[in-house]
Amino acid sequence: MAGAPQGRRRATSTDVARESGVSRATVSYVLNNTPNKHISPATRELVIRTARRLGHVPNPQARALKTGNSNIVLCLVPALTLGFVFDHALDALTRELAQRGYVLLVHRISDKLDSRGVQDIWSYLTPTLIVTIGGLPPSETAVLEGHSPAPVVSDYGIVEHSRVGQMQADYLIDRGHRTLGFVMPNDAALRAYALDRAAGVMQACERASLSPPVITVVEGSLKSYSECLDEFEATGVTAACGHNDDVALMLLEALRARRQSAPENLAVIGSDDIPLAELELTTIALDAEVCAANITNKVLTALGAEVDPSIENEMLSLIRRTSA
Amino acid sequence: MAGAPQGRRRATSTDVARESGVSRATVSYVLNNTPNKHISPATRELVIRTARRLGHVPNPQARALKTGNSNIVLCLVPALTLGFVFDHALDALTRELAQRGYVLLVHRISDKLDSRGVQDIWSYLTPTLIVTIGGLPPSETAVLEGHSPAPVVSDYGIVEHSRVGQMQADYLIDRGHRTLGFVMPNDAALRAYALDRAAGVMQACERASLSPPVITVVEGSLKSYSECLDEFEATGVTAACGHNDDVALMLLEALRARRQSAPENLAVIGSDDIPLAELELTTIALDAEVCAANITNKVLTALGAEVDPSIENEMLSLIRRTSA
DNA sequence: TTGTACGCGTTATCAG
DNA sequence: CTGATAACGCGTACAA
Repeated sequence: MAGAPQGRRRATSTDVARESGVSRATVSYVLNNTPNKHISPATRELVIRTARRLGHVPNPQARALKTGNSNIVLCLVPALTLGFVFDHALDALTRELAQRGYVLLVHRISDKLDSRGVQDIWSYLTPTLIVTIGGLPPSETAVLEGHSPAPVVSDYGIVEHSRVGQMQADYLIDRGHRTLGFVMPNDAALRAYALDRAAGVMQACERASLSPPVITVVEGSLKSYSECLDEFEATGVTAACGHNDDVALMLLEALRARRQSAPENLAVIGSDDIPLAELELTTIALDAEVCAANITNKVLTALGAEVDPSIENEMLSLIRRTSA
Repeated sequence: MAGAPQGRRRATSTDVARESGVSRATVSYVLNNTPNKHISPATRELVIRTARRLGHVPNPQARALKTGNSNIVLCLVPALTLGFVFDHALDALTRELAQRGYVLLVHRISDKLDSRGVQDIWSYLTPTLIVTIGGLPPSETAVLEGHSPAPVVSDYGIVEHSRVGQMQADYLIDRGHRTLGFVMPNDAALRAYALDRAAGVMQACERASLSPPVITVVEGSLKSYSECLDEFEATGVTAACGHNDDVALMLLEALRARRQSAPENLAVIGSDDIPLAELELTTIALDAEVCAANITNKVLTALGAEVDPSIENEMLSLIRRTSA
């Protein structure tokens, strides 16, 4: 039963000053440990005690107004749920930033007309840094690049999505397949990545002098996947790359539904190595730790913070199971 | 190639005033359409044009400092990924709030020691309202209830988790099962819900005069699920409730791995009705729309906004498929 | 250690 | 009726 504790008035630095019998300046110096300002241990102690007693927390907007820095890192995403790899990365980012005095706030931004778009954010918030994850709609990105009041960092390039597609395709080609398919989910939040991965598959096919892959878009329903299988059958596709493991698993389910199986009727390969993939899905594992470290480093660097340079940079690896 | 547009100086209302040859007050009156302040159409037009020309966006912290309202709704979550039902709810919330002049910001809060806890937020942000989703760690909740500077709304009670458990169990009992199991993931972010659902299963068993369910905690690996199956076998469990569909599906995989199947060797029921469940998993569907509408209404009410009263309140339904 | 100006937008009061 | 002056909210930092 979460009660409804109404907004109690916050104790201001003026309150602390009055209660301690000192000036506001002194309070500020003490609480910020301002260097070159020698305050007597006695008053220092007194101020700290009263501040604690009153539960004083400096008003963030007053501070930001004066210093010009909100210590807020705003993360813009196309969907709140981007899969466990990014989830992990955002966790790490939240922690690392907290250790350095920043707070990570996530805001969902969409193409929908009823959301007023990126620029609107600036009338609510003045972030120190903006980081975009998952790729924004092109229109929003343009606005961001042109008019952002804060530096912008994106996850673009951290995961080489096209190489994911290449690895998937290379493996399948290596196993003797000559006509590949690529299945991408009809999800706006994943479109940017999906296109990169599809491009990777295409390149691999080209390099192997094969005809381009059959690319299909599926909805979340089994029916949609079944139609996808129909198309693959009609076009002679013998091996399919799923944009991610979820897609690949649904494909396996659809196969099973028509009493077929992988890899006999269709070889299937996914990407991400989610837990459900463990049993049979061949996939390209994405090392969540490494991915997280890379994003974190990029953000910290942009903030001018010290960074741990020992980053592993290989985060992709093939995991062979039975589905392909 | 997201460039790194460095923070350009924002045009202030003073800039607009100077450029227009009027006072800051006038600028404010015009831009806010302040009632009872009659400004000549000429200057009004002039001010608006210069503001637009300079790209003026009022400094949010200055405004918040003065008005005491940031128009920020802060959503505290135990994990960024809470499943597609909550994801949908947060989407809806983001939209509805945007329409009413608020912005929804999500912040992850954890039990980990290296995050400094909820109270820390208040030194970065002064939200108008705080909404907690997914259940916070008890320690954090206590702090929140005791010292929150803003009203707090939680999703507690929106989804009757214990009833989910009850519905799962009732169905299985109705199908003749006498010894039930409950499988919960070892995920801090889901613990609160999982315990509620387990309690529901327990109650159902009690009402049917059955012995209490065997409750197991699993990790993400197939091995862990396999151990869970061992325990069920040892204790005579014939039907298992998964905390959610992911868990239930992993259980099905684990069964399959030992060449067994549901419901013959073990009846399995899940909850949420995610896409992958469509093929065979019997489950308790959670209506995402209804769930979203309920949360949204609760938040809007707390903000004193008008609310659409026509809310469906039944959001749970049994979906029978082959696994149980 | 303290007085005080400043950052920026809002708003009550006041003059033309 | 139109618009300006000035104080305020709160923390920071320079001059004294």
